[in-house]
Amino acid sequence: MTPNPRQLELLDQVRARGSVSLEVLAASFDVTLQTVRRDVKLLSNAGLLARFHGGVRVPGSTTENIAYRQRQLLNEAAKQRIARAVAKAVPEGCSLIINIGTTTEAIARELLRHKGLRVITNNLNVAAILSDNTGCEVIVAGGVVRSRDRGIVGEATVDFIRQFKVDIGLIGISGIEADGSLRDFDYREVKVAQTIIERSREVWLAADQSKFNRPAMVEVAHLGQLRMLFTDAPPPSPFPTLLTEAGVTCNVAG
Amino acid sequence: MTPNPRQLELLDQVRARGSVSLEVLAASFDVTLQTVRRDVKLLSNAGLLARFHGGVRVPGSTTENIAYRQRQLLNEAAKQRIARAVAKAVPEGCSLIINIGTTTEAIARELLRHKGLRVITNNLNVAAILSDNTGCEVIVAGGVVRSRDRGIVGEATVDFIRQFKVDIGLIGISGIEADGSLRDFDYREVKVAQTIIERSREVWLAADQSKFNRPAMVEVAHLGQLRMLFTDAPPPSPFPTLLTEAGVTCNVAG
DNA sequence: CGCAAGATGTTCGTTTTTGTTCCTATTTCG
DNA sequence: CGAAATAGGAACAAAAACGAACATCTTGCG
Repeated sequence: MTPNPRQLELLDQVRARGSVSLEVLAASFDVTLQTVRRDVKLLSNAGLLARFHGGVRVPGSTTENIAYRQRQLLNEAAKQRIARAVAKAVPEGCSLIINIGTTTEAIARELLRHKGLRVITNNLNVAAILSDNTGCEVIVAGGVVRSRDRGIVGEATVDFIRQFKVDIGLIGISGIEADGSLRDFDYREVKVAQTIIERSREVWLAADQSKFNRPAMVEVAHLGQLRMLFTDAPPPSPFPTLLTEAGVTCNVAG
Repeated sequence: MTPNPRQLELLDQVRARGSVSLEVLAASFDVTLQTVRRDVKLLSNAGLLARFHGGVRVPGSTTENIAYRQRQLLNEAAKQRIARAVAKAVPEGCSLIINIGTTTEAIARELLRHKGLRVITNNLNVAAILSDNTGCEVIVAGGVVRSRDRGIVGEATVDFIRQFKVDIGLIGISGIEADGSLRDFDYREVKVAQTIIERSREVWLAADQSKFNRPAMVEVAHLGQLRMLFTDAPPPSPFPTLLTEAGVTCNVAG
């Protein structure tokens, strides 16, 4: 099929808005509904759009989203094993800073039974999860909420965290490179992570195996600044050597 | 099955809140209960939702929170009506402070389609809800999280909010007494509410009818400090007179 | 110019969705 | 347990959307 310019524009509009009614499309191109129907029929037959009564939307959305959620769940098994190991190592009654990341959220869930914790976090999800633990004082850092993952970032967040000094800093990370550098994507998040490291008496990193050798833009810290590393499979070379040299205890959950 | 956008949105709402009453869903889409029932039947047959008498919830996860959530559902229809009226009155692109309360959470949900808002809040739930609106900058106040309702309170919170000055302060309240005083239970929350009022060019109160003549310990403010009052039924005597004297516009949603 | 092909507009009967009404089922209290 | 209140569902009517058939317009070409 060879779509005409109007049909291409139609595709754009649908993709931009997720879903559009035929009426709106007809008005927007100043053609009749029947014409839009014909376009839409072509495009949906070609699998480029999905129809519903009254309009069209981008194809897939229902079943795909579910698949995505389930895929997320699959990987969660490893995260949960790591989280369990971390939670087991966290003593009752200590103070923590927990930063952004799905692994740290899993850790929060595992900490629900701990008593007497004081937790500072820049992760809205972690705060929400741990607020259900009445034996736990949760302090959320102020700042701008990032919609992607409900992390709180920015200058105000850094300032807020600087007020504290805690026993353990629990951080997640986007990638660990072979030179031992810990890296992340978002500059503002990195600033926060560095502040957390600075304000923690010891730093623990939670990272599943996919993080090793995964490149990321901004350097957060170096393996040497860690006290412990929690992961779900033995790290590939050259990490075992690096970890030993840096004096990092590696805890493989499995 | 080919779900239409309303059904997809319905799924989102249920997933966002865990469970929702059919009444609320009907109001939120402005369709009849029968239509919602038909949608819900489809979605639950497809295994995407689970039904219970009066509403729906996400499939799978059982027990626990349900009792609590269902209790929350009771008054929710009125709250949603109020929330809609408030959202309608909030212009796009303005700045807001939103404080603690289930009514303010309902308002946040109704603001999901607004564009260009800047919202500061000391309510973790409001922050989480509005963080889904990519056209909205959400700033969460730092401080101690209260487990009861995920509100953020305390001295740090007050200091944080004091940095800002916004167009509209949206507050909820525990009780309005016959002398025109707005009252609440938690002293620390009152401090925050007062700061919000102080840092807002105008203050709107959202309060369902049960709040009139309901006593509460700590005085937050006085009717005279309000610009608008949103409620779900005409206030009982002597409030109409008080409101007129104070120059407060009363918006009865229904 | 005349004509054919393709695209678009019009009309109208059919299908789908939604609202309404009324009755049945479930829950809640006394 | 039984009655009142609330929720659910079937049946029908109204409204909205669909698509086929045909009319009209545009465009390209001999």
